[in-house]
Amino acid sequence: MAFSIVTWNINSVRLRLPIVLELLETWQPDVLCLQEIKCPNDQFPSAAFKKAGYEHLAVHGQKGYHGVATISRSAFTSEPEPMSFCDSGHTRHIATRHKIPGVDGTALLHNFYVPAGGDEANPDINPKFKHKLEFLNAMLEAFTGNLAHEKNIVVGDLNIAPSEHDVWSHKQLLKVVSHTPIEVDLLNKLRDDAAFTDLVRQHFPEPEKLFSWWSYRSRDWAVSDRGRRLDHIWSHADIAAQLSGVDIMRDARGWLKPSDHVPMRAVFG
DNA sequence: ATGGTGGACGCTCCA
Repeated sequence: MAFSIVTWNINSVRLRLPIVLELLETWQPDVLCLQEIKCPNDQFPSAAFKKAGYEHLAVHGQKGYHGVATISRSAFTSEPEPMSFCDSGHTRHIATRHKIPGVDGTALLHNFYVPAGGDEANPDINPKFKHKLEFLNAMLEAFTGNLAHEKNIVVGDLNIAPSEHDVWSHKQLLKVVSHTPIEVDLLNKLRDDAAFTDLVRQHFPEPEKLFSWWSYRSRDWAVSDRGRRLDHIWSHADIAAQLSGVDIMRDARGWLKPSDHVPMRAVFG
């Protein structure tokens, strides 16, 4: 009895509702985690998701920017949990609790939209990059502190491509925010200190190139293939032991009116 | 070295 979780930065859930419903039809995941829904809670298209069989919704949105939502076919095993990660009022996180077949107890599923960080990789002159580092440090503190006893799953747009095999050109992106050593080191420290397994790399080991995002600002994304792996699925070891598959839906980048990110799923059991 | 595109919002910000 498999259980699957999908994560997708949708870049406006209202504009792209048709392709989200298409994805649900194709993959029929148990849980879908969306980032950049770009709408307040009361404008989230809840009715369409309920009609599609996803009756349990945890929406944390705001007007115009950011926003995350986790939707599920089965009930959460407790109320969705709001937490603050130094996000200065931004809606960048929601946690929901789930029973996963084969895993003792419950899993706490964290849906994240980490700040992109602006253009300049210097926290002294760029407040957006400073915010990104503070957000990651708050995640480090939480997952090595009060959340350390939980069976955590972290999914979402972490806005960092950590490995040289997670970008089209390591050398050309070393000074580009998303792949600079300061943020990569911090993300790797978070993963290691909090004992997370990178499930996507567990399934597709290095040195295979993996991308989940391609910029809108290129003539032909598929030909130039200048992608980055900005989206991630991590978990506690007990949950990683149940992983049976990972898929990255690269084709979705070529759909009509696509998001610049593609959906990614982990299957357990 | 530069600028390229896209979404929300409302005379501009963010990615």
